[in-house]
Amino acid sequence: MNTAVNNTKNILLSKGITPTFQRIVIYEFLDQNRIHPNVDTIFAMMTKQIPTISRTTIYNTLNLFMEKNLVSGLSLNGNEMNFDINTHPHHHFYCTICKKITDIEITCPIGKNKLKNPSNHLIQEVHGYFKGICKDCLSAPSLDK
Amino acid sequence: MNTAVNNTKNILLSKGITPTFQRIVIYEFLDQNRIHPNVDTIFAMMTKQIPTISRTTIYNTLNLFMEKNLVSGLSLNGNEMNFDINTHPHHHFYCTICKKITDIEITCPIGKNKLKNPSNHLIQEVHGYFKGICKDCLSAPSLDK
DNA sequence: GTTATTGCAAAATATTTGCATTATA
DNA sequence: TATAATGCAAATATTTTGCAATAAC
Repeated sequence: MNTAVNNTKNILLSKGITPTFQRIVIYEFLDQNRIHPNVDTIFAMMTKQIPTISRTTIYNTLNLFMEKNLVSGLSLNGNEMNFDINTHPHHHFYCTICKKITDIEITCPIGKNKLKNPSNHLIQEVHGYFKGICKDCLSAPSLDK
Repeated sequence: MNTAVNNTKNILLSKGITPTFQRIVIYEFLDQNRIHPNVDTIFAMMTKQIPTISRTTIYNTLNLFMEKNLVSGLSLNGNEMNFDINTHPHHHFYCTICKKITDIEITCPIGKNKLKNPSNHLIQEVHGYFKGICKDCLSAPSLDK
């Protein structure tokens, strides 16, 4: 008996999601690889484990996970969604050179304190992200900055 | 002599942009309508003034304006870019009901104070936005929330 | 008059939809 | 076995590209 899979099954069931094989594998990939992958990356990785999986199932699953607040969607570069398993509140950093998305821990969290909301809008989600050049790309000697 | 157009010409020239008729009209639309429009909205409005304008020119112009830091691109819903004339730093609110994007003035600006950057990344852009239901949609009596 | 810009058509990329097959409970 | 999920193919949406016609200086 696989404990990790059973744990995932319980998480999905607790959210009212039928724990199909595909959904379990996608969930575990997101949980164990915190790289904010896009659909293409998820599809490529899933194909290794489930050769017959389709992009439609990836999209179906991610949209379902978003509805059920299991994952959140990041829209950072205007042309694709990136996916993140919801845990504690944090922001993101997008490197314009290597395109990697990394987590930024929040010291002064947007929306968490001292943020006046003079607009009377109902705020349901708070998103903060930065763009720039990550430290790895900064230290790469061959790069023009 | 049109003073507003001459002013726009000077702004474009100061950024090293050849002030063509199309670019001037697009710039003035963005400047006078702070509604964070997408390409479709800009195209529809431009067509009224320049019936022969093409989507390609809209894209060319917006990409050029972004390169020259005249406008910034917002990626809020994962399926399109919205455009904003760069002025003072501010955040955005995206209403999931009416899809309007409004400005949020910054009290505790993300990236402006007390934000520790333990990552040593070079931060070039700071983006903060909220999602929820705007006050107009909240007060609309016929709506399920 | 030379170079840069525009605009059409086609391509590329990302996501959704219709529907028949298959899996789940 | 009834219902829900999967996966293929086609459709839709957004943005980019190649290139000939046109405009800017």
